[in-house]
Amino acid sequence: MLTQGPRGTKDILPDTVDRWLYVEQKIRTLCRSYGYQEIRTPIFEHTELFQRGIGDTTDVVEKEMYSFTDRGGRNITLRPENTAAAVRSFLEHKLYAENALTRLFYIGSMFRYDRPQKGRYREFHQFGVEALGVAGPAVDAEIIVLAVRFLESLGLKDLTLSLNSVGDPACRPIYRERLQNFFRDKLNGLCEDCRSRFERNPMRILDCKKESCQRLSEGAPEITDCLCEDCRSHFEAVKAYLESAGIQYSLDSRLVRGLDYYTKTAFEIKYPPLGAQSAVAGGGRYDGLVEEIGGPPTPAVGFAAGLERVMLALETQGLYDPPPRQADVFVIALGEAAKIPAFSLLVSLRDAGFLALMDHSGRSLKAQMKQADKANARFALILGEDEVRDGVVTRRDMRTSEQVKIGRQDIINSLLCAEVKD
RNA sequence: GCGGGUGUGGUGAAGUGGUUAACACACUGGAUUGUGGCUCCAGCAUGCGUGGGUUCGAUCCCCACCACUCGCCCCA
Repeated sequence: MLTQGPRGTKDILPDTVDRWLYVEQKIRTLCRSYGYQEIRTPIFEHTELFQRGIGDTTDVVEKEMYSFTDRGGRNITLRPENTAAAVRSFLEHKLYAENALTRLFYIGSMFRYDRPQKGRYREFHQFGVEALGVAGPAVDAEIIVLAVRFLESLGLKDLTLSLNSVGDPACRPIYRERLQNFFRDKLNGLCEDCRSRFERNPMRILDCKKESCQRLSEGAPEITDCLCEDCRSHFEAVKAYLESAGIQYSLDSRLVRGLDYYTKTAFEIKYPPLGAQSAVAGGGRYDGLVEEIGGPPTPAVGFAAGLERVMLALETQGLYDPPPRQADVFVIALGEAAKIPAFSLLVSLRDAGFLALMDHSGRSLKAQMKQADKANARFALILGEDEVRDGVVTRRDMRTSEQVKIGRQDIINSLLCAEVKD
């Protein structure tokens, strides 16, 4: 128990960190060119924020949150997603006062109590983007292009972008009612889940995987046929913008977002080779959320990408090979008398910016040479009794096996001349 | 939350109700004095996810738990 991390958590070990850094680097440079600025919000928030923001009846809020009461009696929840928190921060610090359009992005851990499986962990990482303050369809398109470019920039191919509009408070209730009317006399044929969805969120019946439900939902009214004029023209414009950017998409009138705050545009990007957890990024417009949380009416769009899934995709596609570990120099000390001079040499090498290693375990020369070899060192610097006595260091070129003795003062210069460093 | 599969050393794995749990890689040491990468030799699980039970005896049979995994669900 003590030597095992909690279920659904994952250590990112040194040999994998490179890949994370690589992806994070891509994110930061991409966001920079789109004018999105990084924001870092707390890992926990008041539980009420998520209840209000995400929606009381969503699975996330109902059964997946890590919630607890702190010592001061506050209801606290580890963030299950970051949109609500970003909006909270946006409001708390009145960022809306600075620009008409606020562009934010974040990278961080999220927490959901869910059954772990490939690509789904209890602590997972998301990269997300939020654009707050502008209602126009160009912002939707900007966000979608950013999401697509992010995945493309990593070399992922065969991504699918699904697009839909889920309406707004003007037209969604009407659609909802039409859907309920459609399903009302079919209720008995629906699965148990769908029967409860009928009341709570009938749109979810449409993407039920059960064949019987699928068959019953044939011929159901489509949301895109029921959009109000505002939503319809918005949707058309988003499509036009995407086409102008050369972004391929497919319309999916059954695409429903799980969180209550979505309005109008909804989209999802899948990477099919991942199997069951193939949704890599998803998002959409959430014009009602800011007000819901207590701010001024503020339209907004955003998306989030699951980084573990991105990592899986990179891994299975062999898209990122970490650079091999390569030391510049490996310092070898032989005998007691050499230890101190060798250590001080090591320090000055590092101070000079070399990647310098040393085996501190006091093993045989042969063993230390093996270490140097394994570390891919360009040079081995050997300090034994003779060298200490003569004030020199033996410099061995690990590629050519050439050896020269060099005065201790001249070592760094000799290495600089040899252009060891990158 | 529901259903299926799996669990042997650092890794990949063979194996059997009964004496010393294969093999490979990795790791450590050595092959004459202070020199790597090849080769050769040796060492390396008192232990077969954890805890119970059955049995004269269990890594191998049963139960529970834990973890991983594949689906469902949910989502990123």
